Parts: sequence; structure tokens; C-alpha cells
Amino acid sequence: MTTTTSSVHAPAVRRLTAKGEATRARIVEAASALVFAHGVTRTGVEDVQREAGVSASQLYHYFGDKQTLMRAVIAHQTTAVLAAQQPELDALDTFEALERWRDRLVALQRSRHCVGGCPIGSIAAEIADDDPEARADLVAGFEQWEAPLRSGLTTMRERGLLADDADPDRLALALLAALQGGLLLTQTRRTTVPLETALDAVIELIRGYAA
Amino acid sequence: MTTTTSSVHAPAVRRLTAKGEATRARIVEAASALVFAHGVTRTGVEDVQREAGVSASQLYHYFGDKQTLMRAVIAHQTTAVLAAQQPELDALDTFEALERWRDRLVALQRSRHCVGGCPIGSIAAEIADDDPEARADLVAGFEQWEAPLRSGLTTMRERGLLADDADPDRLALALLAALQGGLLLTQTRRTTVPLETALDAVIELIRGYAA
DNA sequence: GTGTTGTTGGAGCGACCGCTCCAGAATGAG
DNA sequence: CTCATTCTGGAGCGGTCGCTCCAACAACAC
Repeated sequence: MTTTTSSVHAPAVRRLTAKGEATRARIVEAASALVFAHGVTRTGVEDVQREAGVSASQLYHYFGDKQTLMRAVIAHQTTAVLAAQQPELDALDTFEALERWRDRLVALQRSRHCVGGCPIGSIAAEIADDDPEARADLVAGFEQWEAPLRSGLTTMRERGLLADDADPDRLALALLAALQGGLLLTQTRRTTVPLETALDAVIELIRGYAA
Repeated sequence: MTTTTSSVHAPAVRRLTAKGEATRARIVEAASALVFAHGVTRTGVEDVQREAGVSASQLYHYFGDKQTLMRAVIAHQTTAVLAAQQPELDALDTFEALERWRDRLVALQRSRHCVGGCPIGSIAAEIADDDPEARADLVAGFEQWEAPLRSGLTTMRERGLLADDADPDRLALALLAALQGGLLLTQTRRTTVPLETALDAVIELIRGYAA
């Protein structure tokens, strides 16, 4: 129970050919792009078929139903989001790295003209209350995100960059929350100002713990 | 242009009877509750009809289409959200008021068992990119929210509670972003910890500006 | 080659969606 | 009372939704 893989008797596939793997990947990528652009509910299975260039039977061959597909989308977007924050995210152990990470996030949203929020957060807001299994995946996704933040801050404290009374757990969570809220407001207002302000505020708080 | 009322030729009603006003209100309230629980897209017009106890023709008599109804929901929820934060929100001019406000928000989410995020923020995440008019309403809603935060912090600075280099605009925006992000993570993780941590972080930053 | 399993195409079903339409009942103005 | 306007009930239409089914093709194991 509470396995990270799909639950009981997923109509998914046991073994996948190289070709099948490619088809499956194309479906997930197409679905991810559409969900990012229009949300889960507004993304129809038929839209995914068209975008991925597959037939209905192919889609339902690899994913038993839409819910399963959406869980695959969550997994895919989690990986993509973390990758988009590299290399800074995995070594957030100096104030300079923290600032570069902040700048990268802001630049990314600016390049998107502030359209679209967080690929994971948006899904969370839409289906966290309605799909328990997806919610578990989202919790895991956020945890994968928070972990490197926590680890970077911990390293900073160990190296004496942060005072002993700085709490890496608290600060990492505050950072993630500021990021999510900043993204939402940036998406709504179509300005990167909220994202910048939210991140800068928490970073300033962290700087207050500089040793 | 950019009026706050509905735009060109809204099929809405010119004059409303007392009875009509009541019916309209019932529809908006039912729709608001359903949207809060299940989101915009998952809320069917038929669901609203059932919940409000009205027929299809009634609903379309008061609201030309679903989009118009959703804009009314945004307006209604904006009022409701602000009301739920009173009396603190309108007088956030001491640290004590700030803490009471924080406690009220946390208690509210706890009483909901962390189900459902921000009534406005959730809608924003879902349709900000797809409905330009709704997005404008949401921007206005957030502004109505941010204004008292800004005004409270400004008062604190004027009274000498905050140093001159404290920027009420920045801090108010950071507070709102932390709140939104905290609510999203709290909704996803089903714990009030993220909300508490996010708000406490920004409040701690503000306290750093205490004169 | 043969059999098994993975892969693909495409028609189509039942349910639900937002919305329309028309006729009748209630209401307010004169 | 008269009449225009507002309000209500309910059937139903065209479209879309998630999904099923069946038959054929391709790839791999032996």
C-alpha cells in the first residue's frame, strides 16, 4: 500500500518495446504540454491523441484511463521542473547560488511572458482535493523539490554561512511557498514582480541569519 | 472601458425584483460553493441548478453564459474572503494584529481540515490563462486583498513601529504571495504547517524592520 | 517458421456538457 | 383592471467527453 507506483491492476503495460516506450513518451509529453497550457480538465483525451499523433486505442493501451495518464504527467512534470532549475538547485549552498537560482526562475517566467504558473502547483490546485492518488504524487513531487532546498541551507549552516539558530527546514518550506505563491500571482498579474518580491523576501530573511 | 461591471451587452438583467435578486444570489452562492469544492470546469451548470433549486432557464435568465456566472462567483468570493479575515484585515497596524490575522487564517484552514485552497487563488490557477476578463477580475480581487495589507504596514511605519527603510508595498506583496503559496501547499499536504511556516517567515522578516 | 505478445487503426457508444426555446405564472406600473 | 415586464418550468438539441471493442499488424522468443 501507498506504493509510489500505480495501484492495483493498472491496465498499463508489463513490458515495453523500444517503439512502445517512444510512443508512451510522446503521449506523456503531449499531455504534459496541454495540461500546462489548459489544465487537467480542459485537456481532452482526444486533444492528447491529436497532439501526440496516436489513436485512442494506443493511448488506452499505455494508460488505463485519464487519471492514470495524469499521474504520469505529474511524474513527468516533476522531473522537468527540477531539471529546469539545474545546476543551481542541487547546490544551493551559497548566497550567490541562491541568487542565481532566483534569477533563473524569474527569467524562465519572463521568457514565458508570465503565462502558465507552476506545472506542478497548477495541477495541485486543480485536482488535489478530488484525486487522492494524484495528491500523493503531488506531495511526493513537492518533497523532491523541497529536499534540495533544505539540503543546500543545511550545508550553508554546516559551513558556517548561516547561524546555528537558522532552521533549514523552516526556511526551505518558506522558500517553496513563496515560490508557489509568487508564481500564481505572477501568472495572474502577468508581471514577474510578485515572483521576484516573494523570493527576495525569503532570501532576505535567510540573509538575516548570515553568520 | 475597464469598468468593473460586466462588459458589452451582458445578457444579464436590467432591473431586478426583490425575488429575482434573491434567486440570483442563491445561484451565485451555490455556484461559489461548488466551484470552491470542485473547481470551475468540474462544476457543471446542471450541478448549480440542482444545488440552488432553480431551472436552466432561470440560470440563463440572470447569467448569459457560464463564463458570466463564473465572473460573478469571483466577485462573490472576493467579498467573502475579505470578510472572513475581519476584523483584523482592516486594521493590520500592530504586530499583535498581524499575529491574530495569521492565527485566524490558520484556524480557518484547520477547521476545513485543509481541504480547499484559496477561493480566489484556486480559480486564478485554473482560468487566468484562458479567460482574459476573468483574469482582470482576479487581478482586481487580489488588489482588494493586498490593499489593506499595504495600508496596515504603512500605518505601522508612520507610527514608528517600523523603520523608515521598511517597504510596505514589497512586504504586503510578499505576505500575499506567502499566503497563497502556503495555502496551496497546505491543501496538497493536508497540514497547516506550510501555511504557518510561510506566514511566520514573512512576519519574522517584517519584525526585523521593527524600530 | 510458429506462436506469443506487444502495438496500432478506427468506428462508435452512452453519458454529460453548455445552452436554447417556448409557454405560462407572478409581479409591478399606470 | 390592464398591460408590459420579470420570472419560472421543462423538454430537448447539437456537441464533446471518456472510453470500448474488434481486427489487423509488428516484433521478439524458441
